Amino acid sequence: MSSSVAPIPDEQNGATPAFSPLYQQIKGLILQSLQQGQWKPGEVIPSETELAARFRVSQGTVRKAIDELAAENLVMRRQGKGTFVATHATPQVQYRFLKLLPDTGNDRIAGPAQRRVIECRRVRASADVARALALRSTDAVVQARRILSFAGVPTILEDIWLPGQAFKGLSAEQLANYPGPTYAMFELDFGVRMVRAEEKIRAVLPDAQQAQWLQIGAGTPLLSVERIAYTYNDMPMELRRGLYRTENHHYRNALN
Amino acid sequence: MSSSVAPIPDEQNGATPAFSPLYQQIKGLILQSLQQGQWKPGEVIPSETELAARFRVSQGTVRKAIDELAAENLVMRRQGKGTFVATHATPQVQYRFLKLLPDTGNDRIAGPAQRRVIECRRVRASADVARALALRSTDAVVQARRILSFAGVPTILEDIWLPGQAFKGLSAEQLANYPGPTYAMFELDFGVRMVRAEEKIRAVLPDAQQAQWLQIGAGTPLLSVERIAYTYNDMPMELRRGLYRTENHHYRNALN
DNA sequence: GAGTGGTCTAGACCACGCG
DNA sequence: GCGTGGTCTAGACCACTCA
Repeated sequence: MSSSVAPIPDEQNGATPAFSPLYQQIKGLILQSLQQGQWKPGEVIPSETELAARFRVSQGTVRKAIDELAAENLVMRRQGKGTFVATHATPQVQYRFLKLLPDTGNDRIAGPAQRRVIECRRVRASADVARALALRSTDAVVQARRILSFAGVPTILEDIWLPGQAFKGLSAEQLANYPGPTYAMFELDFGVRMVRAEEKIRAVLPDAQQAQWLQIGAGTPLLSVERIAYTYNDMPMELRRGLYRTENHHYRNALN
Repeated sequence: MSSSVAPIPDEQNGATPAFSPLYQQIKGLILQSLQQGQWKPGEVIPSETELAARFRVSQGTVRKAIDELAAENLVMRRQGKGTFVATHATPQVQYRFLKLLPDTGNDRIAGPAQRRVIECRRVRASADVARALALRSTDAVVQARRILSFAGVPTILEDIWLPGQAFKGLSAEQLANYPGPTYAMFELDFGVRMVRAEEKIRAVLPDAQQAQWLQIGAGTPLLSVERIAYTYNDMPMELRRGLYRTENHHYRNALN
């Protein structure tokens, strides 16, 4: 079928313009719908046959597009039911960005912790925060600081910066008491879905205040984890600086 | 086609035995050939059509099998040339298990470091080493310790344990002077290909000796990185304990 | 131009979930 | 029993590599 999916002519192009396979174009279109919130996190997207008809391509082509989206965790397939927009609320992938695990315990997550929010306010972005979030230095950001405790032991101290624009009205209450992953709360209350993240990890010593918050000695080494989380389109939407106690936990990473 | 790929009957099975799709079986067969070293790292494997004929399935089915192997980095496809057994010697994926990067510098690797081997000898496996490598406590292991320096600065101190059986004759000289990734040397000289790895990361303080080797003060926090590397079949083949200086480097991790 | 992987199609049938 | 994703096939054509 010589189809015609809007943007790229795809055939008879004078200048060999990089050549984008059909399924990539379809993927782009689906991605667009996801970005625009046409289908919300947790909802089904149209079936493969439906999409194939809509885009006037074969089901196999749509399939390959969705395969890639699934591989990137943007979408989840469930046989017999349909394909769903991925969400951090899904039990199986809750806290998938949290790599800190207890040393003991077969596996599975440090999970829902006790959260104590120390502060949460609107401020102007400092230079480095602005750079990380691709904002101007004068833009407003929400800055929060909280402590996560596991089994009563304060284990993570983290500072969070979010673009003020998208997170108007975020409260300490939400950060502390939302039942479930914070990223799920972001999806539900602000329509912001974190899609991937990058972390830079270092070993550091706490300053006096940090040591107090984490109830440790000044000489206790900590993991410093700086995370930038991205929404669709590689847009940075969160900067997070965490200090992790690792006497009884470790950061687990799988290399493939 | 009602094909017959050796092991699983695949059809008319009385007891609904988990059901393994054809392409998974094909994948298993290819995997077996890889394990047995029928095709060596860096070599081409037979073409898709050739494999399809050999296994009496369609090319699409072979394709899907190889797709998965490629996704797991066991194999590398190159259009127009063929499909190649992955190797740590490939420039683009060299040092892909080394996640420590310099803070400055656009990206790219800490790369080929200066390596100084402090020791390399055969010993009996201690209890924890034996457990990590799935050996008996009495089995021989090769134990090595070395320092990696970047731009003259000693940055990584690492202890390595390898099953004595598979690594008979490994010398300090090889560990120090092999031009290229150590894992490439393992492939070439011992026929052992590391396929994936898991790391547990903590923040620690060095003891006196470690501080001396890394030329740092006793209070300098370090990243402790414990890695278990696996060959085919999830067989653990290396235990590595690294201490990373992170004043000017960081451990980078991508979360998807 | 021959050979390899990459894309695309159309159609058949299977496994799963649910009413 | 129907609709969904999952598997499998066969065949056509495209893009890349190399002799």
